[in-house]
Amino acid sequence: MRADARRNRERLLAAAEEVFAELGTEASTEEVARRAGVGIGTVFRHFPTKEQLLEAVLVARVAELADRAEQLTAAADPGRAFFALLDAVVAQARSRQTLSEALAAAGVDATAAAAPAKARLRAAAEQLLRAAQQAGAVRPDVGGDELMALMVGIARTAEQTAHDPELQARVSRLLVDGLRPAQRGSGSAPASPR
Amino acid sequence: MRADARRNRERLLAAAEEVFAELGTEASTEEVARRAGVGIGTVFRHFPTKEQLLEAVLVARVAELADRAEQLTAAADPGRAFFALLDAVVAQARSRQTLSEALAAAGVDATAAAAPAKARLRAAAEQLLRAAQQAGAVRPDVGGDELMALMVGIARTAEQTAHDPELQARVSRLLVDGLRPAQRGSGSAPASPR
Amino acid sequence: MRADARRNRERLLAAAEEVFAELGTEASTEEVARRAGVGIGTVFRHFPTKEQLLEAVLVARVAELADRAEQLTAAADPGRAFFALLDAVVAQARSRQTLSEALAAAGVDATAAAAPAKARLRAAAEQLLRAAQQAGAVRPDVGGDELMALMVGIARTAEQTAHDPELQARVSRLLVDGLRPAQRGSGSAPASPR
Amino acid sequence: MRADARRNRERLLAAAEEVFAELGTEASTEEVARRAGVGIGTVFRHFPTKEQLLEAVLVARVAELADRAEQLTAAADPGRAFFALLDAVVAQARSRQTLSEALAAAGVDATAAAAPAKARLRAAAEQLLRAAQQAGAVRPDVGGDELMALMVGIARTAEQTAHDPELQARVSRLLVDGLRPAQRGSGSAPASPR
DNA sequence: TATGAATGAGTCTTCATTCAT
DNA sequence: CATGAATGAAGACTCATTCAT
Repeated sequence: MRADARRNRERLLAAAEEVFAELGTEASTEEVARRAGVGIGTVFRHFPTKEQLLEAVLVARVAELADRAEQLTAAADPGRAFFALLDAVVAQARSRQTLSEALAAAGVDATAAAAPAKARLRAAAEQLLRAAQQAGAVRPDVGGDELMALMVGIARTAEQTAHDPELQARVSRLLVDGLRPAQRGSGSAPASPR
Repeated sequence: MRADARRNRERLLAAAEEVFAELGTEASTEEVARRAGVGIGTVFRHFPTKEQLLEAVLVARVAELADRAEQLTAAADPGRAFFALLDAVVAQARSRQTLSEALAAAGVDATAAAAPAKARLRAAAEQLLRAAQQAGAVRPDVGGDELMALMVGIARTAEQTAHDPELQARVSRLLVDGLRPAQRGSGSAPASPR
Repeated sequence: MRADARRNRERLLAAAEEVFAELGTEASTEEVARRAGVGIGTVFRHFPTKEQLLEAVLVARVAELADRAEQLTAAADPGRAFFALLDAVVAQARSRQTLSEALAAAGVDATAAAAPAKARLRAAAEQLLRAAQQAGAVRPDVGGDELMALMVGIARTAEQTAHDPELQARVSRLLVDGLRPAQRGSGSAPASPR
Repeated sequence: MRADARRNRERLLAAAEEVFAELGTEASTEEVARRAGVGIGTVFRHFPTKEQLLEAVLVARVAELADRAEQLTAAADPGRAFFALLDAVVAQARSRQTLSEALAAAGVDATAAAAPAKARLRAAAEQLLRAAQQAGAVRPDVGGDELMALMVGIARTAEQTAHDPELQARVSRLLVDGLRPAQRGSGSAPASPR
């Protein structure tokens, strides 16, 4: 029976993510139940409050990103690794509109539920940041707080431009370029060698 | 009585802005009425739909920014003028959380009502951008589309960090620095001389 | 100034009739004002209550019919005159959907305002009825009460079939035929020589 | 739980019929809920729209009449059977003021929901009509369209005179007498031997 | 444990009526 | 007298949450 329950939980989470991404946070709980193929009662058994359901979705988002960050921690090129994390942020935002809300929750809100995932993400991200800075790939005057806030900004902006991938890429590059050291050689060429 | 009506309209707009900033877009029309000190019927006389009320608020926001941009158009130093516009975006976002929604509406939505204000903002912003680029203060590979999207991103991020002005300033600088030309002399110093 | 006021009253009455016929009794007073080209306040100055406005419209309807009935009183052929009144009922119902409500009000309700018009209509109609009965054109076992109720029924039914004039004519004839004497000669032909 | 739901649906339908008959079609949904002893939400769960609730009531009315008509189809005396149907119309109208609106809906509107009941009523009524005509009890120059329209007229008129059963009976007889053949024997006696 | 019917507070919106100009 | 802005009660409808089955 536990297996059944767990499967329902997964289905609900997936459905909720889909629904909230599609219809926004104001979508009804009933719609989530329908999409998950369960009764309304089941939703409330698993997530006693709509808020808790939303929270669970957002936590899942952040956790994915934390996974990715921890994974990148083992990469060879620190600069590449760091910017790959930012790419992941953009990529997630592209597909799911709930990401920025998730990140916002992780960065600002002190929701108990989000805390662990947030902590993991922050730890790994800071590690990537420091390594990249030591390698000279990122400005030295950037700290963890800025990084977290920046990730939110990047995600929000990426969502905003989700309709035009070309534009999205250009804008994301601009935002990210602010992190690079002022000076990367010579020329007057723009600063995105990637 | 026209005077009375106009005053009420102003009051309503102000109250609506305040309420939506404070409680989000989902705040009730009744709350707006209460805050404005008028009956519910008065709100609907002036703005026949909640959507139209919201629209009016957002348009006002964008219009303010457009005013500022047009004003900056006459400034002496093109680089300074351009970045001053971005400062204005941050400043607005600091005080009112509805700005980014307003900008999003202006940049993406094709709301008829927002169109004129949006057009003004874009025209002035592009003029500032081009001048700044010619003066070598901004990367040449940035266009109007990116600029509009970026303004949304800056506003969103600024809102996110509204609780910590220090952090907000640092993050905003990072975002903005992505717009500067890669190269401004020598040193390895970070790129925000301001 | 009195002339002005009277003209406004006429315009309002005309507009109200039009509006109520078109949109039903639930149409808003504001719509009536708009159609009459006056302010809302003016409507309420002339008719302190929506109910009174409606009443006035209905009374006007009944009064017209009473006029017609009184006029027919002077006709040569009593049978013809009587059935001409019923024709007038159908004709009115054809053009204005408010008639049956008006007649209903006149027949059943004891609205003070409707009383005089109702009384006139009834007096004239009964006179026509008695004359027609004496001429052998109408069943003798029909009284004023039945006649008034029947007029309502005819009007209601006529409204119901307003979309199909052909059908309306046939049904009206059926209803009216019930009033003719059972037997007027021989044949098995139906009883509508008209 | 299905049992519970069904019982509530019945209660709602009954309450709605009562309420609409008493207070008219403009009665509030809330009143229906109160009368049925359920919460407002329950009304809207069963009938997602006020219109649908009304429709359901009207359909039920027409269906009852259709039942009666079909039942009469098996009667021995065709004339008696036919006029018994008209009696049923009057009887229903006596107790419930919503009947005529129901019949109107069935006769004129093309509401999808009412269609089946309407079709049944019309089929049975026409069968009764034809049989009565063949038996010489009803004028031959009457068709289904007139019959349906006439039923509406009868119902409307019956409602109008609901306050005075005596008068109602007399008026109904008049209306119905229009359907009898012109010639039913001899005398100058009025034509309602029943 | 899953289900979905029931609940009712809360939302937007309409409209008759009042009243300051 | 006319105007039309203001008012607020009332109505249809939604939705998170509870609970009987």
